[in-house]
Amino acid sequence: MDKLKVYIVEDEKEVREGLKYLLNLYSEIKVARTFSCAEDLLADIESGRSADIVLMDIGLPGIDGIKATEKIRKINSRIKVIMLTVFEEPDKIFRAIKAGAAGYVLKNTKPAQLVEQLKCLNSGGAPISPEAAGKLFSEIQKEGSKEPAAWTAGESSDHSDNDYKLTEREFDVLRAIAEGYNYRETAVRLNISSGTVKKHILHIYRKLDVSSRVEFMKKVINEKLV
Amino acid sequence: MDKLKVYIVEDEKEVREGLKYLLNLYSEIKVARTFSCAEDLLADIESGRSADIVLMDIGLPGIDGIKATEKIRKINSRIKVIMLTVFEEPDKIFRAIKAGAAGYVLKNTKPAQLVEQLKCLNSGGAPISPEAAGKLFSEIQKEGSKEPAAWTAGESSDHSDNDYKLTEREFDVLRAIAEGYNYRETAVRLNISSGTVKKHILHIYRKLDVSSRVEFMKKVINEKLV
DNA sequence: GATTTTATACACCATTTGGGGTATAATTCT
DNA sequence: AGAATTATACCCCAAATGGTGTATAAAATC
Repeated sequence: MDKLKVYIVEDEKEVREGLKYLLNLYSEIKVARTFSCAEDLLADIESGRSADIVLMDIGLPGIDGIKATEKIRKINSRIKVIMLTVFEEPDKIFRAIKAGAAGYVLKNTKPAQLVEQLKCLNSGGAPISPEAAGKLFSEIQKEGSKEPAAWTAGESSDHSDNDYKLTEREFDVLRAIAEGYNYRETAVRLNISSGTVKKHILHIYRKLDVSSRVEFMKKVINEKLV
Repeated sequence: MDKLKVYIVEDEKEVREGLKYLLNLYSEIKVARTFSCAEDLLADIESGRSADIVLMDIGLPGIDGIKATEKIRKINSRIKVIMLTVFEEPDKIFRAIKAGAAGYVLKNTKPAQLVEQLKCLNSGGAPISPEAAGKLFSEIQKEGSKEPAAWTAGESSDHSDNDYKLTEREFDVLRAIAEGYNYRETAVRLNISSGTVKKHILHIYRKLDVSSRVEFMKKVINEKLV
Protein backbone atom coordinates (compact mmCIF):
# COMPACT_ATOMS: atom_id res chain seq x y z
CA MET A 1 0.00 0.00 0.00
CA ASP A 2 1.11 3.50 -0.80
CA LYS A 3 2.12 5.82 1.93
CA LEU A 4 -0.31 8.58 2.78
CA LYS A 5 1.02 11.86 1.47
CA VAL A 6 0.51 14.46 4.15
CA TYR A 7 0.82 18.25 4.19
CA ILE A 8 1.01 20.18 7.41
CA VAL A 9 -0.10 23.80 7.83
CA GLU A 10 0.86 25.21 11.20
CA ASP A 11 2.25 28.60 12.07
CA GLU A 12 4.31 27.60 15.07
CA LYS A 13 7.55 26.18 13.89
CA GLU A 14 8.14 23.83 16.79
CA VAL A 15 4.72 22.26 16.53
CA ARG A 16 5.07 21.98 12.80
CA GLU A 17 8.48 20.36 12.83
CA GLY A 18 7.65 18.20 15.82
CA LEU A 19 4.54 16.86 14.17
CA LYS A 20 6.38 16.21 10.96
CA TYR A 21 9.04 14.28 12.79
CA LEU A 22 6.58 12.22 14.80
CA LEU A 23 4.39 11.33 11.85
CA ASN A 24 7.34 10.39 9.67
CA LEU A 25 8.19 7.72 12.21
CA TYR A 26 5.25 5.77 10.89
CA SER A 27 5.69 3.71 7.77
CA GLU A 28 2.19 4.51 6.58
CA ILE A 29 2.81 8.23 6.47
CA LYS A 30 4.96 10.53 4.43
CA VAL A 31 4.92 14.18 5.37
CA ALA A 32 5.66 15.69 1.99
CA ARG A 33 5.58 19.39 2.81
CA THR A 34 4.91 21.76 5.65
CA PHE A 35 3.67 25.32 5.52
CA SER A 36 3.61 28.11 8.03
CA CYS A 37 0.53 29.77 6.58
CA ALA A 38 -2.49 28.96 4.48
CA GLU A 39 -1.42 31.27 1.68
CA ASP A 40 1.68 29.20 1.00
CA LEU A 41 -0.30 25.99 0.94
CA LEU A 42 -2.89 27.42 -1.42
CA ALA A 43 -0.17 28.58 -3.78
CA ASP A 44 1.25 25.08 -3.74
CA ILE A 45 -1.92 23.22 -4.60
CA GLU A 46 -2.92 25.89 -7.09
CA SER A 47 0.28 25.11 -8.92
CA GLY A 48 -1.03 21.60 -9.45
CA ARG A 49 0.67 19.78 -6.62
CA SER A 50 -1.41 17.77 -4.24
CA ALA A 51 -1.56 15.60 -1.14
CA ASP A 52 -3.87 12.96 0.24
CA ILE A 53 -4.28 14.75 3.52
CA VAL A 54 -3.77 18.26 4.83
CA LEU A 55 -3.40 18.69 8.56
CA MET A 56 -4.64 22.20 9.06
CA ASP A 57 -4.20 24.36 12.12
CA ILE A 58 -7.39 26.28 12.70
CA GLY A 59 -5.90 29.43 14.20
CA LEU A 60 -3.65 30.76 11.50
CA PRO A 61 -2.58 34.32 10.84
CA GLY A 62 -4.03 35.73 7.64
CA ILE A 63 -6.39 33.24 6.05
CA ASP A 64 -7.58 31.05 8.89
CA GLY A 65 -7.88 27.29 8.74
CA ILE A 66 -11.59 27.25 8.04
CA LYS A 67 -11.46 29.66 5.14
CA ALA A 68 -8.43 27.83 3.80
CA THR A 69 -10.39 24.60 3.90
CA GLU A 70 -13.14 26.09 1.76
CA LYS A 71 -10.63 27.30 -0.76
CA ILE A 72 -8.76 24.00 -0.88
CA ARG A 73 -11.92 22.12 -1.62
CA LYS A 74 -12.72 24.45 -4.46
CA ILE A 75 -9.32 23.87 -5.99
CA ASN A 76 -9.05 20.13 -5.42
CA SER A 77 -11.88 18.36 -3.66
CA ARG A 78 -10.01 15.08 -3.40
CA ILE A 79 -7.75 16.52 -0.73
CA LYS A 80 -8.94 15.62 2.75
CA VAL A 81 -8.50 18.41 5.23
CA ILE A 82 -8.19 17.52 8.89
CA MET A 83 -8.51 20.36 11.35
CA LEU A 84 -5.90 20.31 14.06
CA THR A 85 -6.58 22.49 17.04
CA VAL A 86 -6.11 22.98 20.73
CA PHE A 87 -9.60 24.33 21.16
CA GLU A 88 -12.89 22.55 21.07
CA GLU A 89 -15.28 25.36 20.39
CA PRO A 90 -18.59 24.02 19.13
CA ASP A 91 -18.94 26.89 16.77
CA LYS A 92 -15.62 26.26 15.10
CA ILE A 93 -16.20 22.54 14.84
CA PHE A 94 -19.45 23.17 13.09
CA ARG A 95 -18.06 25.75 10.75
CA ALA A 96 -15.07 23.58 9.95
CA ILE A 97 -17.27 20.67 8.99
CA LYS A 98 -19.47 22.87 6.86
CA ALA A 99 -16.39 24.25 5.18
CA GLY A 100 -15.63 20.71 4.13
CA ALA A 101 -13.26 19.41 6.79
CA ALA A 102 -12.87 15.64 6.82
CA GLY A 103 -11.87 15.46 10.43
CA TYR A 104 -11.36 17.44 13.62
CA VAL A 105 -8.70 16.32 16.02
CA LEU A 106 -7.23 17.99 19.04
CA LYS A 107 -3.54 18.63 19.23
CA ASN A 108 -3.19 16.56 22.36
CA THR A 109 -3.97 13.42 20.36
CA LYS A 110 -1.19 10.85 20.49
CA PRO A 111 0.60 10.38 17.17
CA ALA A 112 -0.16 6.65 17.04
CA GLN A 113 -3.83 7.40 17.45
CA LEU A 114 -3.73 10.14 14.87
CA VAL A 115 -2.12 7.79 12.36
CA GLU A 116 -4.77 5.19 13.07
CA GLN A 117 -7.46 7.72 12.40
CA LEU A 118 -5.88 9.02 9.24
CA LYS A 119 -5.93 5.51 7.85
CA CYS A 120 -9.70 5.48 8.26
CA LEU A 121 -10.06 8.32 5.79
CA ASN A 122 -9.84 6.08 2.75
CA SER A 123 -12.82 4.06 3.90
CA GLY A 124 -14.99 7.08 4.52
CA GLY A 125 -14.09 7.53 8.15
CA ALA A 126 -13.65 10.87 9.83
CA PRO A 127 -10.98 11.34 12.47
CA ILE A 128 -12.51 13.16 15.38
CA SER A 129 -11.46 13.53 18.99
CA PRO A 130 -14.02 12.52 21.58
CA GLU A 131 -13.87 16.00 23.11
CA ALA A 132 -14.75 17.58 19.79
CA ALA A 133 -17.39 14.97 19.13
CA GLY A 134 -18.94 15.78 22.48
CA LYS A 135 -19.30 19.42 21.55
CA LEU A 136 -20.67 18.48 18.17
CA PHE A 137 -23.22 16.17 19.75
CA SER A 138 -24.55 18.78 22.10
CA GLU A 139 -24.70 21.23 19.24
CA ILE A 140 -26.82 18.85 17.21
CA GLN A 141 -29.01 18.13 20.20
CA LYS A 142 -29.54 21.84 20.70
CA GLU A 143 -30.38 22.46 17.05
CA GLY A 144 -33.43 20.27 17.37
CA SER A 145 -35.01 22.39 20.04
CA LYS A 146 -33.95 25.87 19.08
CA GLU A 147 -34.15 27.53 15.73
CA PRO A 148 -31.66 25.96 13.38
CA ALA A 149 -29.47 29.02 13.50
CA ALA A 150 -26.12 27.35 13.11
CA TRP A 151 -26.62 25.61 9.83
CA THR A 152 -29.83 26.81 8.31
CA ALA A 153 -29.62 30.44 9.18
CA GLY A 154 -29.19 31.93 5.81
CA GLU A 155 -31.34 34.95 6.34
CA SER A 156 -31.32 35.02 2.55
CA SER A 157 -31.78 38.75 3.01
CA ASP A 158 -33.54 39.42 -0.24
CA HIS A 159 -37.04 39.54 1.09
CA SER A 160 -37.73 42.59 -1.01
CA ASP A 161 -41.22 41.94 0.25
CA ASN A 162 -40.83 42.94 3.86
CA ASP A 163 -44.45 43.25 4.62
CA TYR A 164 -44.80 42.12 8.17
CA LYS A 165 -48.09 43.96 8.49
CA LEU A 166 -46.80 46.26 11.17
CA THR A 167 -49.15 49.06 12.14
CA GLU A 168 -48.13 52.71 11.81
CA ARG A 169 -47.54 53.00 15.50
CA GLU A 170 -45.50 49.82 15.62
CA PHE A 171 -43.32 51.29 12.92
CA ASP A 172 -42.79 54.38 15.04
CA VAL A 173 -41.67 52.17 17.88
CA LEU A 174 -39.51 50.01 15.64
CA ARG A 175 -37.72 53.06 14.32
CA ALA A 176 -37.01 54.47 17.75
CA ILE A 177 -35.80 51.16 19.19
CA ALA A 178 -33.62 50.50 16.17
CA GLU A 179 -32.14 53.95 16.65
CA GLY A 180 -30.91 52.82 19.99
CA TYR A 181 -33.48 54.26 22.36
CA ASN A 182 -34.71 52.04 25.16
CA TYR A 183 -38.30 51.68 26.27
CA ARG A 184 -38.25 54.66 28.59
CA GLU A 185 -36.59 56.97 26.07
CA THR A 186 -38.82 55.79 23.27
CA ALA A 187 -41.85 56.40 25.46
CA VAL A 188 -40.83 60.02 26.00
CA ARG A 189 -40.34 60.57 22.28
CA LEU A 190 -43.73 59.12 21.41
CA ASN A 191 -45.56 60.58 24.40
CA ILE A 192 -46.75 57.24 25.66
CA SER A 193 -45.88 55.07 28.63
CA SER A 194 -42.89 52.75 28.53
CA GLY A 195 -45.19 49.82 29.19
CA THR A 196 -46.96 50.58 25.96
CA VAL A 197 -43.69 50.73 24.10
CA LYS A 198 -42.86 47.34 25.49
CA LYS A 199 -46.19 45.96 24.47
CA HIS A 200 -45.63 47.24 20.96
CA ILE A 201 -42.20 45.70 20.79
CA LEU A 202 -43.48 42.32 21.87
CA HIS A 203 -46.07 42.48 19.11
CA ILE A 204 -43.40 43.49 16.66
CA TYR A 205 -41.24 40.60 17.79
CA ARG A 206 -44.04 38.18 17.00
CA LYS A 207 -44.67 39.68 13.60
CA LEU A 208 -40.98 39.58 12.74
CA ASP A 209 -40.57 36.16 14.34
CA VAL A 210 -37.71 37.16 16.60
CA SER A 211 -37.24 37.06 20.32
CA SER A 212 -34.39 39.32 21.27
CA ARG A 213 -32.86 42.67 20.45
CA VAL A 214 -30.03 41.04 18.58
CA GLU A 215 -32.32 39.05 16.30
CA PHE A 216 -34.50 42.10 15.93
CA MET A 217 -31.60 44.30 14.84
CA LYS A 218 -30.30 41.71 12.43
CA LYS A 219 -33.67 41.56 10.74
CA VAL A 220 -34.23 45.30 10.77
CA ILE A 221 -30.86 46.06 9.24
CA ASN A 222 -30.61 43.14 6.84
CA GLU A 223 -34.09 43.69 5.49
CA LYS A 224 -33.78 47.44 5.56
CA LEU A 225 -36.88 48.04 7.64
CA VAL A 226 -35.44 51.43 8.51
CA MET B 1 -10.99 6.58 40.88
CA ASP B 2 -14.30 4.77 40.88
CA LYS B 3 -14.99 2.17 38.30
CA LEU B 4 -17.41 3.12 35.57
CA LYS B 5 -20.67 1.32 36.16
CA VAL B 6 -21.83 -0.02 32.82
CA TYR B 7 -25.09 -1.54 31.64
CA ILE B 8 -25.29 -3.48 28.39
CA VAL B 9 -28.45 -3.82 26.33
CA GLU B 10 -28.05 -6.32 23.52
CA ASP B 11 -30.42 -8.97 22.27
CA GLU B 12 -27.90 -11.52 21.09
CA LYS B 13 -26.71 -13.49 24.04
CA GLU B 14 -23.25 -14.28 22.70
CA VAL B 15 -22.47 -10.67 21.89
CA ARG B 16 -23.85 -9.55 25.21
CA GLU B 17 -21.91 -12.01 27.30
CA GLY B 18 -18.79 -11.63 25.21
CA LEU B 19 -18.81 -7.88 25.59
CA LYS B 20 -19.41 -8.14 29.29
CA TYR B 21 -16.48 -10.51 29.64
CA LEU B 22 -14.15 -8.38 27.58
CA LEU B 23 -15.01 -5.13 29.33
CA ASN B 24 -14.73 -6.63 32.77
CA LEU B 25 -11.12 -7.41 32.01
CA TYR B 26 -10.43 -3.69 32.44
CA SER B 27 -9.97 -2.33 35.90
CA GLU B 28 -11.74 0.93 35.01
CA ILE B 29 -14.97 -0.80 34.08
CA LYS B 30 -17.58 -2.76 35.96
CA VAL B 31 -20.38 -4.23 33.91
CA ALA B 32 -23.10 -4.18 36.52
CA ARG B 33 -26.01 -5.60 34.55
CA THR B 34 -26.91 -6.80 31.11
CA PHE B 35 -30.30 -6.79 29.45
CA SER B 36 -31.63 -8.54 26.40
CA CYS B 37 -34.20 -5.87 25.64
CA ALA B 38 -34.87 -2.20 26.27
CA GLU B 39 -38.00 -2.90 28.27
CA ASP B 40 -36.02 -4.72 30.95
CA LEU B 41 -33.51 -1.91 31.17
CA LEU B 42 -36.21 0.74 31.44
CA ALA B 43 -37.89 -1.19 34.23
CA ASP B 44 -34.59 -1.32 36.04
CA ILE B 45 -33.81 2.37 35.94
CA GLU B 46 -37.41 3.28 36.62
CA SER B 47 -37.08 1.36 39.85
CA GLY B 48 -34.42 3.86 40.85
CA ARG B 49 -31.30 1.93 39.93
CA SER B 50 -28.78 3.56 37.72
CA ALA B 51 -25.51 3.31 35.84
CA ASP B 52 -22.89 5.68 34.54
CA ILE B 53 -23.06 4.33 31.05
CA VAL B 54 -25.48 2.26 29.02
CA LEU B 55 -24.11 0.48 25.97
CA MET B 56 -27.17 0.25 23.79
CA ASP B 57 -27.61 -1.92 20.74
CA ILE B 58 -29.52 0.05 18.16
CA GLY B 59 -31.39 -2.81 16.54
CA LEU B 60 -33.45 -4.27 19.35
CA PRO B 61 -36.74 -6.14 19.19
CA GLY B 62 -39.64 -4.17 20.68
CA ILE B 63 -38.49 -0.73 21.75
CA ASP B 64 -35.46 0.03 19.61
CA GLY B 65 -32.25 1.58 20.86
CA ILE B 66 -33.08 5.12 19.80
CA LYS B 67 -36.50 5.20 21.40
CA ALA B 68 -35.03 3.61 24.49
CA THR B 69 -32.42 6.35 24.63
CA GLU B 70 -35.09 9.03 24.63
CA LYS B 71 -36.93 7.33 27.44
CA ILE B 72 -33.81 6.81 29.50
CA ARG B 73 -32.94 10.45 29.31
CA LYS B 74 -36.37 11.43 30.48
CA ILE B 75 -36.07 9.14 33.48
CA ASN B 76 -32.48 9.92 34.41
CA SER B 77 -30.58 12.39 32.28
CA ARG B 78 -27.29 11.70 34.03
CA ILE B 79 -27.04 8.30 32.38
CA LYS B 80 -24.86 8.41 29.27
CA VAL B 81 -26.12 6.24 26.48
CA ILE B 82 -23.64 4.96 23.93
CA MET B 83 -25.09 3.46 20.78
CA LEU B 84 -23.43 0.24 19.77
CA THR B 85 -24.09 -0.97 16.29
CA VAL B 86 -22.79 -2.82 13.29
CA PHE B 87 -24.31 -0.34 10.87
CA GLU B 88 -23.31 3.17 10.08
CA GLU B 89 -26.46 4.60 8.62
CA PRO B 90 -26.26 8.39 8.59
CA ASP B 91 -29.91 8.70 9.40
CA LYS B 92 -29.66 6.53 12.49
CA ILE B 93 -26.59 8.31 13.71
CA PHE B 94 -28.36 11.61 13.46
CA ARG B 95 -31.50 10.38 15.13
CA ALA B 96 -29.52 8.72 17.89
CA ILE B 97 -27.72 11.93 18.69
CA LYS B 98 -30.93 13.92 18.66
CA ALA B 99 -32.45 11.34 20.97
CA GLY B 100 -29.67 12.18 23.39
CA ALA B 101 -26.99 9.58 22.72
CA ALA B 102 -23.61 10.44 24.16
CA GLY B 103 -21.67 8.36 21.69
CA TYR B 104 -21.91 6.13 18.65
CA VAL B 105 -19.44 3.31 18.26
CA LEU B 106 -19.31 0.42 15.88
CA LYS B 107 -19.23 -3.10 17.18
CA ASN B 108 -15.96 -3.83 15.48
CA THR B 109 -14.22 -1.39 17.83
CA LYS B 110 -11.48 -3.03 19.87
CA PRO B 111 -12.30 -3.30 23.56
CA ALA B 112 -9.22 -1.38 24.61
CA GLN B 113 -10.22 1.46 22.36
CA LEU B 114 -13.79 1.39 23.58
CA VAL B 115 -12.62 1.61 27.17
CA GLU B 116 -10.42 4.56 26.29
CA GLN B 117 -13.35 6.34 24.74
CA LEU B 118 -15.69 5.61 27.60
CA LYS B 119 -13.23 7.30 29.92
CA CYS B 120 -13.59 10.49 27.88
CA LEU B 121 -17.26 10.73 28.77
CA ASN B 122 -16.66 12.35 32.12
CA SER B 123 -14.84 15.23 30.54
CA GLY B 124 -17.54 15.93 27.98
CA GLY B 125 -16.11 13.73 25.27
CA ALA B 126 -18.22 11.64 22.96
CA PRO B 127 -17.01 8.22 21.85
CA ILE B 128 -17.53 7.93 18.15
CA SER B 129 -16.06 5.65 15.53
CA PRO B 130 -14.41 7.35 12.59
CA GLU B 131 -16.73 5.54 10.21
CA ALA B 132 -19.75 6.92 11.99
CA ALA B 133 -18.17 10.35 12.23
CA GLY B 134 -17.62 10.28 8.49
CA LYS B 135 -21.32 9.72 7.87
CA LEU B 136 -22.20 12.39 10.35
CA PHE B 137 -19.86 14.87 8.69
CA SER B 138 -21.34 14.35 5.25
CA GLU B 139 -24.80 14.65 6.71
CA ILE B 140 -23.94 18.01 8.23
CA GLN B 141 -22.30 19.14 5.03
CA LYS B 142 -25.44 18.24 3.12
CA GLU B 143 -27.67 20.13 5.55
CA GLY B 144 -25.52 23.18 5.14
CA SER B 145 -25.65 23.25 1.38
CA LYS B 146 -29.43 23.35 1.40
CA GLU B 147 -29.42 26.96 2.34
CA PRO B 148 -25.99 28.41 1.73
CA ALA B 149 -25.53 30.53 4.79
CA ALA B 150 -24.47 34.06 4.13
CA TRP B 151 -21.80 33.88 6.76
CA THR B 152 -20.06 30.79 5.43
CA ALA B 153 -20.21 31.51 1.74
CA GLY B 154 -20.10 35.24 2.02
CA GLU B 155 -16.45 35.41 2.91
CA SER B 156 -15.20 38.92 3.46
CA SER B 157 -15.15 38.19 7.17
CA ASP B 158 -11.77 39.78 6.93
CA HIS B 159 -11.37 40.80 10.48
CA SER B 160 -7.72 41.47 9.89
CA ASP B 161 -8.72 45.09 9.47
CA ASN B 162 -9.89 45.17 13.02
CA ASP B 163 -8.99 48.67 14.09
CA TYR B 164 -10.77 48.37 17.40
CA LYS B 165 -7.89 46.34 18.77
CA LEU B 166 -10.13 43.54 19.94
CA THR B 167 -8.29 40.48 21.16
CA GLU B 168 -8.86 37.10 19.52
CA ARG B 169 -11.02 36.00 22.37
CA GLU B 170 -13.08 39.14 22.32
CA PHE B 171 -13.67 38.47 18.68
CA ASP B 172 -14.93 34.99 19.47
CA VAL B 173 -17.36 36.52 21.92
CA LEU B 174 -18.40 39.25 19.52
CA ARG B 175 -19.20 36.70 16.85
CA ALA B 176 -21.30 34.54 19.12
CA ILE B 177 -23.25 37.45 20.58
CA ALA B 178 -23.84 38.94 17.14
CA GLU B 179 -25.15 35.56 16.02
CA GLY B 180 -27.84 35.93 18.60
CA TYR B 181 -26.58 33.81 21.45
CA ASN B 182 -26.95 35.20 24.93
CA TYR B 183 -24.29 35.11 27.64
CA ARG B 184 -25.14 31.64 28.86
CA GLU B 185 -25.27 30.11 25.40
CA THR B 186 -22.12 31.86 24.33
CA ALA B 187 -20.39 30.59 27.44
CA VAL B 188 -21.26 27.00 26.59
CA ARG B 189 -20.00 27.44 23.06
CA LEU B 190 -16.68 28.87 24.18
CA ASN B 191 -16.26 26.66 27.22
CA ILE B 192 -16.07 29.52 29.68
CA SER B 193 -18.38 30.91 32.32
CA SER B 194 -21.16 33.33 31.45
CA GLY B 195 -19.61 35.88 33.77
CA THR B 196 -16.51 35.85 31.63
CA VAL B 197 -18.54 36.33 28.50
CA LYS B 198 -20.16 39.31 30.10
CA LYS B 199 -16.82 40.73 31.11
CA HIS B 200 -15.59 40.35 27.56
CA ILE B 201 -18.65 42.06 26.18
CA LEU B 202 -18.25 45.01 28.49
CA HIS B 203 -14.67 45.39 27.31
CA ILE B 204 -15.85 45.11 23.73
CA TYR B 205 -18.47 47.78 24.40
CA ARG B 206 -15.76 50.16 25.59
CA LYS B 207 -13.56 49.46 22.62
CA LEU B 208 -16.42 49.93 20.19
CA ASP B 209 -17.73 52.88 22.18
CA VAL B 210 -21.24 51.53 22.55
CA SER B 211 -23.36 50.73 25.57
CA SER B 212 -26.19 48.49 24.51
CA ARG B 213 -26.96 45.54 22.31
CA VAL B 214 -28.69 47.72 19.79
CA GLU B 215 -25.73 50.06 19.36
CA PHE B 216 -23.45 47.05 19.34
CA MET B 217 -25.38 45.34 16.57
CA LYS B 218 -25.56 48.49 14.49
CA LYS B 219 -21.81 48.85 14.63
CA VAL B 220 -21.12 45.18 14.06
CA ILE B 221 -23.35 44.97 11.02
CA ASN B 222 -22.62 48.37 9.51
CA GLU B 223 -18.89 47.98 9.86
CA LYS B 224 -18.97 44.33 8.88
CA LEU B 225 -17.16 43.09 11.96
CA VAL B 226 -18.65 39.70 11.19
C1' DG C 1 12.76 40.65 36.77
C1' DA C 2 8.93 43.78 36.84
C1' DT C 3 4.90 45.43 34.57
C1' DT C 4 1.07 45.19 31.49
C1' DT C 5 -2.24 42.72 28.98
C1' DT C 6 -5.23 38.90 28.46
C1' DA C 7 -8.39 35.40 29.89
C1' DT C 8 -10.70 33.68 33.38
C1' DA C 9 -14.15 33.81 37.41
C1' DC C 10 -16.98 35.57 40.96
C1' DA C 11 -19.60 39.13 43.78
C1' DC C 12 -23.11 42.71 43.95
C1' DC C 13 -26.38 45.93 42.20
C1' DA C 14 -29.94 48.46 39.46
C1' DT C 15 -32.07 48.50 35.20
C1' DT C 16 -33.83 46.43 31.09
C1' DT C 17 -35.91 43.07 28.60
C1' DG C 18 -38.98 39.13 27.46
C1' DG C 19 -43.24 37.14 28.34
C1' DG C 20 -47.80 36.46 30.50
C1' DG C 21 -51.97 38.63 31.98
C1' DT C 22 -56.17 42.18 32.00
C1' DA C 23 -58.60 46.34 30.66
C1' DT C 24 -60.45 50.41 28.28
C1' DA C 25 -61.31 53.66 24.78
C1' DA C 26 -61.16 54.54 19.85
C1' DT C 27 -61.08 53.07 15.29
C1' DT C 28 -61.99 50.16 11.47
C1' DC C 29 -64.17 46.32 9.15
C1' DT C 30 -67.95 43.58 8.22
C1' DA D 1 -74.74 47.40 15.08
C1' DG D 2 -71.50 44.10 16.32
C1' DA D 3 -66.84 42.27 15.71
C1' DA D 4 -62.13 42.89 15.11
C1' DT D 5 -58.16 45.69 15.34
C1' DT D 6 -55.43 49.28 17.32
C1' DA D 7 -53.41 52.10 20.80
C1' DT D 8 -53.09 52.74 25.28
C1' DA D 9 -51.88 51.46 30.24
C1' DC D 10 -51.38 48.73 34.05
C1' DC D 11 -50.21 44.28 36.80
C1' DC D 12 -47.00 40.41 37.59
C1' DC D 13 -42.58 37.77 37.21
C1' DA D 14 -38.19 35.64 35.60
C1' DA D 15 -34.34 36.29 33.00
C1' DA D 16 -30.95 39.06 30.77
C1' DT D 17 -28.18 43.02 30.59
C1' DG D 18 -25.17 46.98 31.94
C1' DG D 19 -21.96 48.41 35.22
C1' DT D 20 -19.20 48.12 39.35
C1' DG D 21 -15.85 45.85 41.90
C1' DT D 22 -11.96 42.15 43.09
C1' DA D 23 -8.81 38.34 42.03
C1' DT D 24 -5.77 34.83 39.92
C1' DA D 25 -2.84 32.79 36.47
C1' DA D 26 -0.65 32.93 32.15
C1' DA D 27 1.35 35.42 28.43
C1' DA D 28 3.35 39.15 26.47
C1' DT D 29 6.07 43.26 26.89
C1' DC D 30 9.24 46.29 28.82
